[in-house]
Amino acid sequence: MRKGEQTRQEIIRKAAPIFNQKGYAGAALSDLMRATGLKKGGIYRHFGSKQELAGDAFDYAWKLAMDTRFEGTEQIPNTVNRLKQIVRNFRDRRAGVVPGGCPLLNTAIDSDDGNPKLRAKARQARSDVDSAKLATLIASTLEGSHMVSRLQRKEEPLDLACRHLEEYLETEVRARRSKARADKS
Amino acid sequence: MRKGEQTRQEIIRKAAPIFNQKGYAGAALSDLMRATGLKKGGIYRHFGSKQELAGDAFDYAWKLAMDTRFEGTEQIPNTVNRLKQIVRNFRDRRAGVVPGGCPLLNTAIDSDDGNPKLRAKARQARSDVDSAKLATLIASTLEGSHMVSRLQRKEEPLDLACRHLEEYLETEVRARRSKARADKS
DNA sequence: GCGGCCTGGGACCGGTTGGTCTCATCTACT
DNA sequence: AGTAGATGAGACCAACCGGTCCCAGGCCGC
Repeated sequence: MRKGEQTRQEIIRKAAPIFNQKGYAGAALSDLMRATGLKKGGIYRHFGSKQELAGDAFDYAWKLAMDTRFEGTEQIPNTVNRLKQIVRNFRDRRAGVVPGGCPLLNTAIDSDDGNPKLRAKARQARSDVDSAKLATLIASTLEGSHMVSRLQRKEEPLDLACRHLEEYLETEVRARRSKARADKS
Repeated sequence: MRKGEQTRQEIIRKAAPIFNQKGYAGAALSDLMRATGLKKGGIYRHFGSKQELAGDAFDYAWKLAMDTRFEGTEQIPNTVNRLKQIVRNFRDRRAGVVPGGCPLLNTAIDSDDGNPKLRAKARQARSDVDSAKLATLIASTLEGSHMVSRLQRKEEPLDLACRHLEEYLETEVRARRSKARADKS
Protein backbone atom coordinates (compact mmCIF):
# COMPACT_ATOMS: atom_id res chain seq x y z
CA MET A 1 0.00 0.00 0.00
CA ARG A 2 2.89 2.34 0.82
CA LYS A 3 4.82 2.05 -2.41
CA GLY A 4 1.68 2.27 -4.52
CA GLU A 5 0.60 5.64 -3.18
CA GLN A 6 4.14 6.92 -3.60
CA THR A 7 4.18 5.93 -7.26
CA ARG A 8 0.74 7.43 -7.73
CA GLN A 9 1.90 10.81 -6.48
CA GLU A 10 5.01 10.58 -8.64
CA ILE A 11 2.86 9.95 -11.71
CA ILE A 12 0.72 12.99 -10.91
CA ARG A 13 3.80 15.15 -10.41
CA LYS A 14 5.30 14.07 -13.72
CA ALA A 15 2.04 14.15 -15.64
CA ALA A 16 0.91 17.61 -14.52
CA PRO A 17 3.29 19.57 -16.78
CA ILE A 18 2.37 17.41 -19.76
CA PHE A 19 -1.34 18.10 -19.39
CA ASN A 20 -0.67 21.74 -18.59
CA GLN A 21 1.45 22.21 -21.69
CA LYS A 22 -0.28 20.02 -24.24
CA GLY A 23 -3.86 20.01 -23.05
CA TYR A 24 -5.98 16.94 -22.43
CA ALA A 25 -6.30 15.73 -26.02
CA GLY A 26 -2.73 16.69 -26.84
CA ALA A 27 -1.26 14.74 -23.95
CA ALA A 28 -1.03 11.18 -25.25
CA LEU A 29 -0.55 8.15 -23.04
CA SER A 30 2.81 7.69 -24.74
CA ASP A 31 3.85 11.15 -23.51
CA LEU A 32 2.83 10.28 -19.98
CA MET A 33 4.67 6.95 -20.25
CA ARG A 34 7.85 8.73 -21.34
CA ALA A 35 7.53 11.35 -18.61
CA THR A 36 6.85 8.89 -15.81
CA GLY A 37 9.14 6.14 -17.02
CA LEU A 38 6.30 3.69 -16.52
CA LYS A 39 4.48 1.54 -19.04
CA LYS A 40 0.78 1.76 -19.76
CA GLY A 41 -0.10 -1.05 -17.39
CA GLY A 42 1.83 0.60 -14.61
CA ILE A 43 -0.02 3.88 -15.00
CA TYR A 44 -3.45 2.31 -15.34
CA ARG A 45 -2.93 0.35 -12.13
CA HIS A 46 -3.21 3.67 -10.25
CA PHE A 47 -5.80 5.51 -12.33
CA GLY A 48 -9.03 4.24 -13.79
CA SER A 49 -8.78 6.43 -16.87
CA LYS A 50 -6.84 9.21 -18.52
CA GLN A 51 -9.51 11.64 -17.35
CA GLU A 52 -9.01 10.66 -13.72
CA LEU A 53 -5.28 11.24 -14.02
CA ALA A 54 -5.86 14.56 -15.76
CA GLY A 55 -8.18 15.61 -12.94
CA ASP A 56 -5.68 14.76 -10.23
CA ALA A 57 -2.92 16.43 -12.21
CA PHE A 58 -4.97 19.61 -12.45
CA ASP A 59 -5.66 19.58 -8.71
CA TYR A 60 -1.95 19.23 -8.06
CA ALA A 61 -0.95 21.99 -10.49
CA TRP A 62 -3.62 24.36 -9.26
CA LYS A 63 -2.79 23.85 -5.60
CA LEU A 64 0.85 24.58 -6.38
CA ALA A 65 -0.07 27.72 -8.28
CA MET A 66 -2.35 29.00 -5.52
CA ASP A 67 0.20 28.25 -2.81
CA THR A 68 2.75 30.22 -4.78
CA ARG A 69 0.44 33.17 -5.32
CA PHE A 70 -0.58 33.43 -1.70
CA GLU A 71 2.91 32.73 -0.40
CA GLY A 72 3.74 35.06 2.44
CA THR A 73 0.52 37.06 2.15
CA GLU A 74 -1.55 35.57 4.97
CA GLN A 75 0.08 37.61 7.67
CA ILE A 76 -0.29 40.94 5.88
CA PRO A 77 -3.09 42.62 7.81
CA ASN A 78 -4.15 45.35 5.38
CA THR A 79 -6.41 43.91 2.68
CA VAL A 80 -5.26 46.22 -0.08
CA ASN A 81 -1.62 45.57 0.70
CA ARG A 82 -2.27 41.85 0.75
CA LEU A 83 -3.93 42.03 -2.65
CA LYS A 84 -1.02 44.00 -4.01
CA GLN A 85 1.39 41.37 -2.72
CA ILE A 86 -0.66 38.65 -4.42
CA VAL A 87 -0.45 40.61 -7.65
CA ARG A 88 3.30 40.89 -7.26
CA ASN A 89 3.56 37.17 -6.51
CA PHE A 90 1.59 36.40 -9.64
CA ARG A 91 4.08 38.35 -11.67
CA ASP A 92 7.34 37.39 -9.99
CA ARG A 93 7.05 33.87 -8.56
CA ARG A 94 7.17 31.87 -11.76
CA ALA A 95 9.77 29.33 -10.64
CA GLY A 96 8.65 26.16 -8.92
CA VAL A 97 5.22 26.35 -10.46
CA VAL A 98 4.09 23.72 -12.95
CA PRO A 99 5.39 24.59 -16.45
CA GLY A 100 2.95 25.56 -19.17
CA GLY A 101 1.34 28.65 -17.70
CA CYS A 102 -1.60 29.05 -15.38
CA PRO A 103 -3.32 25.67 -14.90
CA LEU A 104 -6.72 27.28 -14.47
CA LEU A 105 -6.49 29.29 -17.67
CA ASN A 106 -5.19 26.30 -19.62
CA THR A 107 -7.78 23.90 -18.26
CA ALA A 108 -10.60 26.39 -18.69
CA ILE A 109 -9.83 26.85 -22.37
CA ASP A 110 -9.02 23.21 -22.92
CA SER A 111 -12.17 21.85 -21.31
CA ASP A 112 -14.39 24.69 -22.46
CA ASP A 113 -16.26 22.73 -25.10
CA GLY A 114 -16.57 19.13 -23.96
CA ASN A 115 -14.79 17.36 -21.10
CA PRO A 116 -17.28 18.30 -18.36
CA LYS A 117 -15.29 16.64 -15.56
CA LEU A 118 -12.30 18.89 -16.07
CA ARG A 119 -14.54 21.87 -16.67
CA ALA A 120 -16.24 21.32 -13.33
CA LYS A 121 -12.89 21.21 -11.61
CA ALA A 122 -11.76 24.44 -13.20
CA ARG A 123 -15.01 26.14 -12.37
CA GLN A 124 -14.82 24.95 -8.77
CA ALA A 125 -11.25 26.18 -8.47
CA ARG A 126 -12.27 29.61 -9.62
CA SER A 127 -15.37 29.91 -7.46
CA ASP A 128 -13.30 28.87 -4.45
CA VAL A 129 -10.96 31.78 -4.90
CA ASP A 130 -13.53 34.38 -5.93
CA SER A 131 -14.71 36.04 -2.79
CA ALA A 132 -15.56 39.38 -4.32
CA LYS A 133 -16.05 41.19 -7.59
CA LEU A 134 -12.75 42.86 -7.00
CA ALA A 135 -11.02 39.52 -6.99
CA THR A 136 -12.76 38.61 -10.23
CA LEU A 137 -11.54 41.75 -11.89
CA ILE A 138 -7.99 41.23 -10.68
CA ALA A 139 -7.95 37.59 -11.67
CA SER A 140 -9.36 38.32 -15.11
CA THR A 141 -6.83 41.04 -15.76
CA LEU A 142 -3.94 38.90 -14.60
CA GLU A 143 -5.02 35.82 -16.52
CA GLY A 144 -5.48 37.84 -19.67
CA SER A 145 -2.25 39.76 -19.53
CA HIS A 146 -0.40 36.63 -18.49
CA MET A 147 -1.66 34.97 -21.65
CA VAL A 148 -0.55 37.86 -23.80
CA SER A 149 2.84 37.87 -22.08
CA ARG A 150 3.37 34.19 -22.72
CA LEU A 151 2.34 34.60 -26.30
CA GLN A 152 4.71 37.46 -26.95
CA ARG A 153 7.42 36.03 -24.72
CA LYS A 154 7.64 39.47 -23.18
CA GLU A 155 7.07 40.57 -19.62
CA GLU A 156 5.63 43.88 -20.68
CA PRO A 157 1.88 43.18 -20.87
CA LEU A 158 1.81 41.38 -17.52
CA ASP A 159 4.00 44.05 -16.03
CA LEU A 160 1.72 46.73 -17.36
CA ALA A 161 -1.35 45.02 -15.99
CA CYS A 162 0.29 44.65 -12.60
CA ARG A 163 1.20 48.30 -12.46
CA HIS A 164 -2.31 49.18 -13.53
CA LEU A 165 -3.81 46.99 -10.82
CA GLU A 166 -1.51 48.38 -8.16
CA GLU A 167 -2.43 51.87 -9.16
CA TYR A 168 -6.09 50.92 -9.24
CA LEU A 169 -5.93 49.32 -5.81
CA GLU A 170 -4.05 52.27 -4.44
CA THR A 171 -6.28 55.00 -5.80
CA GLU A 172 -9.75 53.59 -6.31
CA VAL A 173 -10.11 50.86 -3.76
CA ARG A 174 -8.23 52.30 -0.86
CA ALA A 175 -9.96 55.61 -1.43
CA ARG A 176 -13.38 53.99 -1.69
CA ARG A 177 -12.87 52.03 1.51
CA SER A 178 -11.76 55.11 3.38
CA LYS A 179 -14.81 56.88 2.09
CA ALA A 180 -17.10 54.01 3.10
CA ARG A 181 -15.58 53.98 6.57
CA ALA A 182 -16.03 57.73 6.79
CA ASP A 183 -19.64 57.49 5.61
CA LYS A 184 -20.36 54.80 8.18
CA SER A 185 -19.05 56.69 11.16
CA MET B 1 -10.43 26.43 -60.82
CA ARG B 2 -13.55 28.36 -59.84
CA LYS B 3 -15.39 25.60 -58.00
CA GLY B 4 -12.25 24.48 -56.20
CA GLU B 5 -11.63 27.81 -54.51
CA GLN B 6 -15.27 27.97 -53.55
CA THR B 7 -15.08 24.57 -51.87
CA ARG B 8 -11.85 25.57 -50.17
CA GLN B 9 -13.47 28.59 -48.57
CA GLU B 10 -16.44 26.50 -47.56
CA ILE B 11 -14.14 24.02 -45.84
CA ILE B 12 -12.42 26.83 -43.95
CA ARG B 13 -15.76 28.31 -42.88
CA LYS B 14 -17.02 24.97 -41.60
CA ALA B 15 -13.72 23.92 -40.02
CA ALA B 16 -13.08 27.16 -38.10
CA PRO B 17 -15.62 26.51 -35.31
CA ILE B 18 -14.32 22.96 -34.87
CA PHE B 19 -10.74 24.10 -34.34
CA ASN B 20 -11.89 27.01 -32.20
CA GLN B 21 -13.93 24.78 -29.94
CA LYS B 22 -11.86 21.62 -29.76
CA GLY B 23 -8.35 22.89 -30.32
CA TYR B 24 -5.89 21.57 -32.87
CA ALA B 25 -5.31 18.14 -31.36
CA GLY B 26 -8.92 17.76 -30.35
CA ALA B 27 -10.26 18.48 -33.82
CA ALA B 28 -10.05 15.15 -35.62
CA LEU B 29 -10.22 14.76 -39.38
CA SER B 30 -13.42 12.84 -38.84
CA ASP B 31 -14.93 15.91 -37.15
CA LEU B 32 -13.91 18.07 -40.08
CA MET B 33 -15.33 15.51 -42.51
CA ARG B 34 -18.66 15.52 -40.70
CA ALA B 35 -18.75 19.31 -40.55
CA THR B 36 -17.85 19.86 -44.18
CA GLY B 37 -19.75 16.92 -45.61
CA LEU B 38 -16.65 15.95 -47.54
CA LYS B 39 -14.52 12.85 -47.31
CA LYS B 40 -10.86 12.85 -46.41
CA GLY B 41 -9.71 12.84 -50.02
CA GLY B 42 -11.89 15.81 -50.79
CA ILE B 43 -10.45 17.87 -47.97
CA TYR B 44 -6.84 16.94 -48.66
CA ARG B 45 -7.23 17.98 -52.30
CA HIS B 46 -7.38 21.59 -51.06
CA PHE B 47 -4.99 21.52 -48.09
CA GLY B 48 -1.58 19.97 -47.82
CA SER B 49 -2.01 19.07 -44.17
CA LYS B 50 -4.21 19.47 -41.13
CA GLN B 51 -1.91 22.26 -39.94
CA GLU B 52 -2.41 24.24 -43.12
CA LEU B 53 -6.17 24.00 -42.76
CA ALA B 54 -5.95 24.97 -39.09
CA GLY B 55 -3.88 28.00 -40.01
CA ASP B 56 -6.33 29.19 -42.63
CA ALA B 57 -9.22 28.52 -40.26
CA PHE B 58 -7.59 30.66 -37.59
CA ASP B 59 -7.02 33.51 -40.06
CA TYR B 60 -10.67 33.34 -41.02
CA ALA B 61 -11.92 33.24 -37.41
CA TRP B 62 -9.64 36.03 -36.28
CA LYS B 63 -10.54 38.31 -39.16
CA LEU B 64 -14.21 37.80 -38.37
CA ALA B 65 -13.63 38.54 -34.69
CA MET B 66 -11.66 41.70 -35.43
CA ASP B 67 -14.17 42.92 -37.96
CA THR B 68 -16.90 42.46 -35.37
CA ARG B 69 -14.98 44.25 -32.64
CA PHE B 70 -14.16 47.27 -34.80
CA GLU B 71 -17.58 47.35 -36.42
CA GLY B 72 -18.85 50.90 -36.63
CA THR B 73 -15.91 52.38 -34.73
CA GLU B 74 -13.80 53.74 -37.57
CA GLN B 75 -15.81 56.88 -37.98
CA ILE B 76 -15.83 57.80 -34.28
CA PRO B 77 -13.40 60.71 -34.12
CA ASN B 78 -12.59 60.82 -30.40
CA THR B 79 -10.03 58.15 -29.50
CA VAL B 80 -11.36 57.47 -26.04
CA ASN B 81 -14.91 57.15 -27.30
CA ARG B 82 -13.73 54.83 -30.06
CA LEU B 83 -11.98 52.61 -27.53
CA LYS B 84 -15.06 52.54 -25.36
CA GLN B 85 -17.15 51.49 -28.35
CA ILE B 86 -14.68 48.68 -29.09
CA VAL B 87 -14.99 47.52 -25.50
CA ARG B 88 -18.76 47.55 -25.84
CA ASN B 89 -18.55 45.63 -29.10
CA PHE B 90 -16.35 43.04 -27.44
CA ARG B 91 -19.01 42.50 -24.84
CA ASP B 92 -22.19 42.74 -26.89
CA ARG B 93 -21.51 41.54 -30.44
CA ARG B 94 -21.21 37.82 -29.81
CA ALA B 95 -23.52 36.70 -32.61
CA GLY B 96 -22.06 36.06 -36.04
CA VAL B 97 -18.62 35.43 -34.63
CA VAL B 98 -17.06 31.96 -34.81
CA PRO B 99 -18.33 29.80 -31.93
CA GLY B 100 -15.93 28.69 -29.23
CA GLY B 101 -14.77 31.98 -27.82
CA CYS B 102 -11.99 34.32 -28.86
CA PRO B 103 -9.89 32.65 -31.57
CA LEU B 104 -6.75 34.41 -30.44
CA LEU B 105 -7.08 33.32 -26.83
CA ASN B 106 -7.91 29.76 -27.82
CA THR B 107 -5.12 29.48 -30.36
CA ALA B 108 -2.60 31.13 -28.05
CA ILE B 109 -3.26 28.60 -25.31
CA ASP B 110 -3.60 25.70 -27.70
CA SER B 111 -0.40 26.37 -29.62
CA ASP B 112 1.51 27.65 -26.62
CA ASP B 113 3.79 24.69 -26.25
CA GLY B 114 4.45 23.14 -29.62
CA ASN B 115 2.78 23.89 -32.94
CA PRO B 116 4.99 26.86 -33.89
CA LYS B 117 3.12 27.61 -37.12
CA LEU B 118 -0.11 28.36 -35.28
CA ARG B 119 1.77 30.15 -32.52
CA ALA B 120 3.37 32.47 -35.04
CA LYS B 121 -0.01 33.27 -36.49
CA ALA B 122 -1.49 34.08 -33.08
CA ARG B 123 1.50 36.21 -32.17
CA GLN B 124 1.29 38.07 -35.46
CA ALA B 125 -2.41 38.68 -34.97
CA ARG B 126 -1.81 40.24 -31.60
CA SER B 127 1.12 42.38 -32.62
CA ASP B 128 -0.90 43.70 -35.55
CA VAL B 129 -3.61 45.04 -33.28
CA ASP B 130 -1.39 46.29 -30.48
CA SER B 131 -0.49 49.83 -31.30
CA ALA B 132 -0.08 51.06 -27.75
CA LYS B 133 0.35 49.93 -24.19
CA LEU B 134 -3.17 51.03 -23.51
CA ALA B 135 -4.43 48.65 -26.11
CA THR B 136 -2.42 45.84 -24.55
CA LEU B 137 -3.94 46.50 -21.18
CA ILE B 138 -7.45 46.63 -22.56
CA ALA B 139 -6.97 43.52 -24.64
CA SER B 140 -5.49 41.59 -21.72
CA THR B 141 -8.30 42.57 -19.42
CA LEU B 142 -10.96 41.68 -21.95
CA GLU B 143 -9.40 38.37 -22.90
CA GLY B 144 -9.02 37.39 -19.29
CA SER B 145 -12.46 38.37 -18.13
CA HIS B 146 -13.96 36.86 -21.26
CA MET B 147 -12.34 33.58 -20.31
CA VAL B 148 -13.69 33.74 -16.79
CA SER B 149 -17.14 34.59 -18.12
CA ARG B 150 -17.14 31.62 -20.45
CA LEU B 151 -15.98 29.38 -17.69
CA GLN B 152 -18.67 30.48 -15.28
CA ARG B 153 -21.28 30.84 -18.01
CA LYS B 154 -22.05 34.24 -16.50
CA GLU B 155 -21.81 37.66 -18.02
CA GLU B 156 -20.76 39.23 -14.77
CA PRO B 157 -16.95 39.10 -14.94
CA LEU B 158 -16.83 40.41 -18.50
CA ASP B 159 -19.42 42.99 -17.64
CA LEU B 160 -17.44 44.05 -14.62
CA ALA B 161 -14.25 44.34 -16.64
CA CYS B 162 -16.02 46.41 -19.26
CA ARG B 163 -17.40 48.78 -16.69
CA HIS B 164 -14.01 49.01 -15.09
CA LEU B 165 -12.37 49.79 -18.42
CA GLU B 166 -14.97 52.38 -19.32
CA GLU B 167 -14.49 54.04 -15.98
CA TYR B 168 -10.74 53.83 -16.40
CA LEU B 169 -10.87 55.32 -19.87
CA GLU B 170 -13.21 58.02 -18.72
CA THR B 171 -11.33 59.09 -15.63
CA GLU B 172 -7.67 58.25 -16.12
CA VAL B 173 -7.08 58.39 -19.83
CA ARG B 174 -9.31 61.22 -20.85
CA ALA B 175 -8.10 63.24 -17.88
CA ARG B 176 -4.46 62.45 -18.65
CA ARG B 177 -4.86 63.47 -22.29
CA SER B 178 -6.57 66.73 -21.36
CA LYS B 179 -3.76 67.41 -18.94
CA ALA B 180 -1.12 66.60 -21.56
CA ARG B 181 -2.81 68.90 -24.03
CA ALA B 182 -2.99 71.61 -21.38
CA ASP B 183 0.67 71.11 -20.47
CA LYS B 184 1.66 71.37 -24.10
CA SER B 185 -0.13 74.62 -24.77
C1' DG C 1 11.95 -16.35 5.80
C1' DC C 2 7.89 -17.62 4.02
C1' DG C 3 3.53 -16.71 1.70
C1' DG C 4 0.41 -13.76 -0.26
C1' DC C 5 -0.76 -9.53 -2.04
C1' DC C 6 0.69 -5.51 -4.31
C1' DT C 7 3.06 -3.73 -8.22
C1' DG C 8 4.40 -2.85 -12.90
C1' DG C 9 5.80 -4.88 -17.53
C1' DG C 10 4.29 -6.11 -21.84
C1' DA C 11 1.41 -8.33 -25.08
C1' DC C 12 -2.82 -7.48 -27.00
C1' DC C 13 -7.29 -5.30 -28.30
C1' DG C 14 -10.47 -2.70 -31.60
C1' DG C 15 -10.88 1.69 -33.11
C1' DT C 16 -9.09 6.03 -34.88
C1' DT C 17 -5.51 8.97 -36.27
C1' DG C 18 -3.43 11.92 -40.15
C1' DG C 19 -2.17 11.05 -44.70
C1' DT C 20 -1.72 8.87 -49.73
C1' DC C 21 -3.27 7.24 -54.02
C1' DT C 22 -6.29 5.90 -57.71
C1' DC C 23 -9.99 6.55 -60.49
C1' DA C 24 -14.64 7.83 -61.93
C1' DT C 25 -17.11 11.93 -62.62
C1' DC C 26 -18.00 16.55 -63.13
C1' DT C 27 -16.66 21.27 -64.75
C1' DA C 28 -15.38 24.60 -67.68
C1' DC C 29 -13.00 26.20 -71.72
C1' DT C 30 -12.76 26.05 -76.76
C1' DA D 1 -20.04 19.39 -78.19
C1' DG D 2 -15.92 17.55 -77.14
C1' DT D 3 -12.23 17.03 -74.23
C1' DA D 4 -8.66 17.93 -70.85
C1' DG D 5 -8.05 19.10 -66.50
C1' DA D 6 -10.13 19.94 -61.97
C1' DT D 7 -12.51 17.56 -58.41
C1' DG D 8 -13.96 14.50 -54.67
C1' DA D 9 -15.12 9.62 -53.25
C1' DG D 10 -13.31 5.77 -51.24
C1' DA D 11 -10.08 2.16 -50.50
C1' DC D 12 -5.92 1.69 -48.19
C1' DC D 13 -2.00 2.54 -45.06
C1' DA D 14 1.11 2.38 -40.95
C1' DA D 15 1.16 4.41 -36.68
C1' DC D 16 -0.97 5.40 -32.68
C1' DC D 17 -4.94 6.00 -29.63
C1' DG D 18 -6.99 4.78 -24.82
C1' DG D 19 -7.80 0.71 -22.45
C1' DT D 20 -7.63 -4.43 -20.73
C1' DC D 21 -5.54 -8.37 -19.06
C1' DC D 22 -2.33 -11.65 -17.33
C1' DC D 23 1.63 -12.92 -15.19
C1' DA D 24 6.35 -12.61 -13.20
C1' DG D 25 8.66 -10.53 -9.63
C1' DG D 26 9.21 -7.49 -5.74
C1' DC D 27 7.37 -5.79 -1.30
C1' DC D 28 5.59 -6.35 3.11
C1' DG D 29 3.21 -8.39 7.08
C1' DC D 30 3.41 -12.41 9.58
